[in-house]
Amino acid sequence: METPHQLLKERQRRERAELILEAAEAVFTEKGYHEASIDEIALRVGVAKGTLYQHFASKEELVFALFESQIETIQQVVERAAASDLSARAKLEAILLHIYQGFMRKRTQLMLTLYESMELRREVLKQRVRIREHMDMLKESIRTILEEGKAAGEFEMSIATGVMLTMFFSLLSPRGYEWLVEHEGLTPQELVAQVGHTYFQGILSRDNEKGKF
Amino acid sequence: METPHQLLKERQRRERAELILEAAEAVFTEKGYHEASIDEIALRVGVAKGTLYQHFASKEELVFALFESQIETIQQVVERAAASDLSARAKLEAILLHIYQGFMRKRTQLMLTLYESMELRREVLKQRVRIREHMDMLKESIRTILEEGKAAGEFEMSIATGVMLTMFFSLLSPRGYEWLVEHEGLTPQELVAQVGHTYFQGILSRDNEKGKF
Amino acid sequence: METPHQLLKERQRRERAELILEAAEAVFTEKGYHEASIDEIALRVGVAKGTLYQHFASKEELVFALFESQIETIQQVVERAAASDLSARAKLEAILLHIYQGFMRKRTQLMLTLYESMELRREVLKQRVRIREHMDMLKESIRTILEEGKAAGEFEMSIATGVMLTMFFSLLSPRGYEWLVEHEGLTPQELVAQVGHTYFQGILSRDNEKGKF
Amino acid sequence: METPHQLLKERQRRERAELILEAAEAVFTEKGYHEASIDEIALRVGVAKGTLYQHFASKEELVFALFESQIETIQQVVERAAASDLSARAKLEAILLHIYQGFMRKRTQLMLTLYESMELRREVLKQRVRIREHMDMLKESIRTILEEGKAAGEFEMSIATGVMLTMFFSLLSPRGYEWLVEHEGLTPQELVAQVGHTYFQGILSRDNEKGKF
DNA sequence: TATGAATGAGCATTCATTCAT
DNA sequence: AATGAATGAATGCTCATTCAT
Repeated sequence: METPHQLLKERQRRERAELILEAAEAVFTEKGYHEASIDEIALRVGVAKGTLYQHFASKEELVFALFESQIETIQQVVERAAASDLSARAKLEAILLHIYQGFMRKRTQLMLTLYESMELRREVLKQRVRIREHMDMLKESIRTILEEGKAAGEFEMSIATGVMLTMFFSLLSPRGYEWLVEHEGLTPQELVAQVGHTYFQGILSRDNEKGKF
Repeated sequence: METPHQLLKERQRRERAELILEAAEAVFTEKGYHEASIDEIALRVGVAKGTLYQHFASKEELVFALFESQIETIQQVVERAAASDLSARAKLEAILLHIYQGFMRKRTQLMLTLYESMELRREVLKQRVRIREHMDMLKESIRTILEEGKAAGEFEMSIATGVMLTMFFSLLSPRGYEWLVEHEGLTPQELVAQVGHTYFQGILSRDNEKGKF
Repeated sequence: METPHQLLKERQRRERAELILEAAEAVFTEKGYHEASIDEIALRVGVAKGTLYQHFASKEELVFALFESQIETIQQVVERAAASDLSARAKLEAILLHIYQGFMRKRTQLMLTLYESMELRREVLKQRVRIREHMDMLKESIRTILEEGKAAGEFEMSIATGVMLTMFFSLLSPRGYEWLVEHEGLTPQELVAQVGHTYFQGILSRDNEKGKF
Repeated sequence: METPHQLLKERQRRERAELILEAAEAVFTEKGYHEASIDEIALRVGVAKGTLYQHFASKEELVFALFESQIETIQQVVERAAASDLSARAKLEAILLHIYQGFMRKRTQLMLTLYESMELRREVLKQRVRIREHMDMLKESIRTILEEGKAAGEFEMSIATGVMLTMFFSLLSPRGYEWLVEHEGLTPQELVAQVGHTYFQGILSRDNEKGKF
């Protein structure tokens, strides 16, 4: 019946969920998964615990939602890069640059922390189909870029794509890079230049070795 | 007087402690820091909780002991490599190879997980002087290898040693490599060859670029 | 808005807290601080342990609450006596009478027991400002009565007020008096009369009153 | 057979027990009953826990032994006073003086603390026949002094001996007196003089001595 | 007889989740 | 829908006591 009213309700609902996620992200960032408490998250949003539970069925669910939104963001970045007509290397560098910049650096760091904490790992995550699908798609997108690079003679054929992929993901983890940016005064751009140099001068095929870098 | 008797006692004590550490390692590996319970560790060793507490004053202490032993092992590997007369690159590859092999891979993975969990990170770890010292020494050993490599014209001067160091540590974290070994059937040797290639073809100075690989 | 509803909630909350305090008082009386268990207190109130902790943050806090309520009660008695226009002696006797009567006797006994147990004594109590203030005020009120008594020529100047005060407090502790009431069939009134006589005039018979002391 | 050898053994045994009691007393004094640990007591004596348990069957037993020895000491003081040909008042003052002096003050304080702590109270103590007998004898000795004082016209007949007795015991508890000695610089002698005056003659000034009571 | 490692019941406290209002 | 009081399972840790050596 009251479609407009229902729409309003629905929008409010989503906004509420969004607020909760933001607070959750903040608290998880500050405290980590186990030290974070539902009480504090609810307190920060300014709603009662019960309300929070009407949006997210459990503490874990909160993390999953955070994961999903984060992965979606990264995926957009990756897809935009993949769709561009840059070289494979330039695509990957564009992705790196995005991840290393301020806001994303924090969020990526958080995801890693959460991933390590929770029983998320192993069993749990496997059963979250949506998240697995997202992650698989992400992996595939990058794998595709890498293989296109190989096909184009840009990357070294003798290195397994799996190795390239894994190493690229390890570059995405801003674990130590965080520290480099803060303590050695490197800008994200310089960081990407140097990290990228290390990664790409390595995987470039020999034909490209004396290349433009 | 009773030295032989005391020695026996002391040895038994150490063996017991070792058993506890092994069980703790297993449980922490399976469950992570927070989900692991002292009860289960004790159960698995086959001793009462009180006994466990006579060897390790707290759950945290258990982790510290695990850390220390692990770091000491790695440090030995690193020092042996550093003391050899190999090239800087060969030294680092030797280290990588050690870490990627079976047992160490598991343990290294565990350390990372524990490190992420626990309030270990921030304050706590800072006060564990022994562990900090070990970690600092470890870092310095590798930094030295890297700088010797630079001085010898082996590595690219224009990449900050800090970046090289951070990237090398990220190579040590067998996060995804685990998966490569298990699912893509790579041997550790192949893995090191390919990962190493990626890392070193990057940091090799241009003079060495067409090198022997 | 919903003030009446909130008020109801608030009243229920206080009633619950009151019930918990009563149960705690009973259990502490029967078992003493250390032997009393939170489990038993909760069981007796008929609530879950968690509920109890929502009202009192710790076992100690329970004791503090008990202390405070008891001290407040005594303080009211003391202030009422101090404000009267009775003689100093009559004021003190009025206080004694209150303390020796049934309910207060039990409670005072409990407070002493709790005070002796717990690390309450040393450091802990010092930091409970509210309780210290109450205790100091109590002491001052009685000291004032004693000094007014001295000034009015009612009490012996040559006895330090501190000694008088300490002895008066030792009279308040119904340690042995409990027993006298129960086993020798003295009424509180008779007890106060005799204790008061001892305190105020000494146990010397009147014939000896001007005696050799 | 080896009587001299057995005697030696026996003497050593007693000395050992004495050392343990001394350590126990020290630890209980510092920490109170519950905070004191058998481990620490054994550590201080320099024997193993097992040895300690060969002398005293339990922590409680340790307290009972301490109690007994303390009561015996007091009883000797009381009996010596009772046997003297002093006036009843002088006998009681002699007892007070003993208790208030240094060493005894500490020990008496300890006994009170232990008495309050333990489940000693109520049931437990009732079943320790030896201790009860000692305490009853002690009580009787003082009761006898008080009644002799009454019979000799020294003390007021109208005050129940039970009240006198209880008040006298409350004087023995050096609870607050401790504080007076330490913070108001009273010597034990002055303290006894003033407390005794209060007990024996009341705090009424001499002008009021024949007063309205 | 002395030892001290092992024991394990006991306990305070936390916190995600539920549900009556 | 929102609330937040109630819940209670879970867990790290202590310490008096025992007992094999």
